[in-house]
Amino acid sequence: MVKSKTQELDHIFHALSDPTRRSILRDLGKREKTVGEIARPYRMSLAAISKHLKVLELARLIDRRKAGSHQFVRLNPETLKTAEEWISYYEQFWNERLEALRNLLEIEGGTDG
Amino acid sequence: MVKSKTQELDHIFHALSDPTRRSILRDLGKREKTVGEIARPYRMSLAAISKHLKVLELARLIDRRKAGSHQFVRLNPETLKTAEEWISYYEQFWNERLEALRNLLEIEGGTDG
DNA sequence: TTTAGATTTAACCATGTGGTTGAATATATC
DNA sequence: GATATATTCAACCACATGGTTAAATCTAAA
Repeated sequence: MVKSKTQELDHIFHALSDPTRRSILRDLGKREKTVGEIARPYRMSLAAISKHLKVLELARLIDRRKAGSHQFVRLNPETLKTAEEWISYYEQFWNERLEALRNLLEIEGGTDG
Repeated sequence: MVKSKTQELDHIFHALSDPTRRSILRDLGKREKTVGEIARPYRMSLAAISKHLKVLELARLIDRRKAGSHQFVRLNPETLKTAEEWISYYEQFWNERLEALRNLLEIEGGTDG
């Protein structure tokens, strides 16, 4: 079953709302890593990291590649584009409005010392 | 107490992870609105909307302006910049790596039919 | 085929989330 | 002051989240 755009955004933003998960994404920037490697720097259990990876995977922020007994986890930067697009679209939209508002306030408030 | 950058991102992304809250942000793009106005199109209670607004406020995605018995809620687009900056920073970083990876794969896989 | 290593699953726990309803708290108006 | 309107707060509920430990699964290697 294909996720709706809405669900997709739900999952992406939810995945990004946890500092451990953002940290994992940062760690994966350098290169792909195994689950064990990813977990090492953190003080929580491997099972906890495994859960975090599942959340990141549901959001499609990461991909996995099985390699024998272990597996490599790597980023899927395409997905971040989805979030960024949402944000920048609305930001632009809002900034236009905001600018109109600022102009209004300038007229009302004046710049007279 | 001032929020850390990390907590700030936690709150912003968490706020954005709910479809009702994203919808509210969209609605506020047109103009500032009262709580009642915001709530009207939704089928949930006013109290539920009030809670959502609190989440958006904690993330500083909205501001409030008291005006007698009611109050006006408006966007704070500056905050979205924080999220966008995080995303675009890492996206750019990752895309560089990804491009390097793609080049590698091309070399390995070749383009020979 | 046992054994060791890598990872996930299951069961559990405390706390958070998103909703409800009903009472409480302003504030404007009569 | 009494009353209607706008909004929040409190208590509650079902379910999700983020963590734990222990058992299960899969693979590699002895």
